Amino acid sequence: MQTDSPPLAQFAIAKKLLEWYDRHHRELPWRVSPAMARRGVTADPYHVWLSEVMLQQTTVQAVKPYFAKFLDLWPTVNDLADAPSEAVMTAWAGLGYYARARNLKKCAEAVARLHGGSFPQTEDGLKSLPGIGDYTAAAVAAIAFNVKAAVMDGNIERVVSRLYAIDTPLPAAKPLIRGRVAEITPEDRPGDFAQAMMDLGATICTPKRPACALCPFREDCLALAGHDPETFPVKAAKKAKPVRLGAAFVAIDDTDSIFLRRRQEEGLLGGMTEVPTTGWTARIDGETSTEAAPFPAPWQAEGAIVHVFTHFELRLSVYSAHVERRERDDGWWRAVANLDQEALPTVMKKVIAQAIPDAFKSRRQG
DNA sequence: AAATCGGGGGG
DNA sequence: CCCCCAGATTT
Repeated sequence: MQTDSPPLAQFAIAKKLLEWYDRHHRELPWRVSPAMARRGVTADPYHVWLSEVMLQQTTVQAVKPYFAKFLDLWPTVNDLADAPSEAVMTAWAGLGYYARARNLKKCAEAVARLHGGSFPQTEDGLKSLPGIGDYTAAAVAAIAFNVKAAVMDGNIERVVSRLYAIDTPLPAAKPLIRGRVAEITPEDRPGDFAQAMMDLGATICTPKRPACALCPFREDCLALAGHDPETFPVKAAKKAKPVRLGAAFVAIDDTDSIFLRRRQEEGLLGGMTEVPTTGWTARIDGETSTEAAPFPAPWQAEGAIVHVFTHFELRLSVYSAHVERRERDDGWWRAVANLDQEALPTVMKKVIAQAIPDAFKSRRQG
C-alpha cells in the first residue's frame, strides 16, 4: 500500500510544529531556548547526554533534581570520568534502572579517554558508547549537534501513530513509525523538532483525553478524523506480574549503626547497597523465617513491605535485632544518621524505614 | 521477539 | 487499580 504524503505536506507538518514550539515550549534545565536555537546555538553535549540518559523511561519531574545534583558534583564529562563509581551510584540512588548509572560512568570514561573529552557527533559514533541506544544517539545528535536524526521515543510513537492512524500493534510498528518520523524531520532545527514532538506528546497528545482542540496537527491527524485518537497507539497485551517473597534483616548495634552489604555488580539493583535478605522466592512460614539471617540474633518481626518492580512484585518480611557489633568481611556498618551516603535503592529504604521508622527523617530523635 | 531492569505520578 | 514515562541490553 502506498500512502506516502507529498513532500510539501511533510514540510508543512514540521513548520506547524516548530511554530507551536516557539510559543509553547517548556523551559528545561538542559535546554537552550528556541530563540537561541534559531540562531544556531546548540546545548552543551554533556548536558544533553546526561539528561537523555536520566530521562530513559523516567519522567521529567523525577530527573530535574538528579540532573542538578550531578552537574553540581561533576560539572564536566571529565569530572564524571574521574569520579569514584561508588559516588556515582550513591548520587543515582532512587532514580532506578541502575545499569544506566554503571553505563553512564563507562561512557564518561570512554569520552574522556578515547575521544579527548568530546562526544562523537554522529549517531553511529554515539551509539557505540555504553548506555546509548537508538533513541539517545538520535536525540544527542539532533539536539547537541544539529544532525537530522529520526528521534523516536514513547511520546513520538504516540503522536505519529495517531497522526497517521497506524493500527499495527507496538512494538512491531516501530520501523513503520520511524519511517514516518524520518519523513517529517526537517533539515533546519532537527533538535527543536524532536523536543517539540516530545513536548506535544507530554502536554497535548497525551495517552488519555488528548487536548486535540489545541493541537497544531488537528487538521492533519488521521486518528482525530476517525474520531478515536485515544485508541492509538495499539499495543500488544502484557502479562501478569508474579509475586516473590523473602525476608530482610536489619541489625542495629549499640552505636545506632546497621549492617549493610553490596549487591553483585550484575542484575537487579546491581552494585547497590542492601541489608541482608533471604532469596526472593523463599516461602516464609514464621517458624523458620530467620534461618537465613546473616548471623544469629534475637530477630524480632517488624511487619512487611511491598515493592513493585517492572516484572514482579516483592513482599519482604522485615526483622530487626539489637546486637553487639562485630566486623565482618561480607559487609560493613553504617550509622543510621549517615545512610544518605549509601547507594540505597528505594526498596531498601522501605525495609530500613519499616524497622527504624524515623531513619530517613531529617530530624531524628535518639 | 521476549525478557530483564526502578520508581513514581496521574487518571 | 492500571498505565506510562525523552529505553538499553541481553537472551
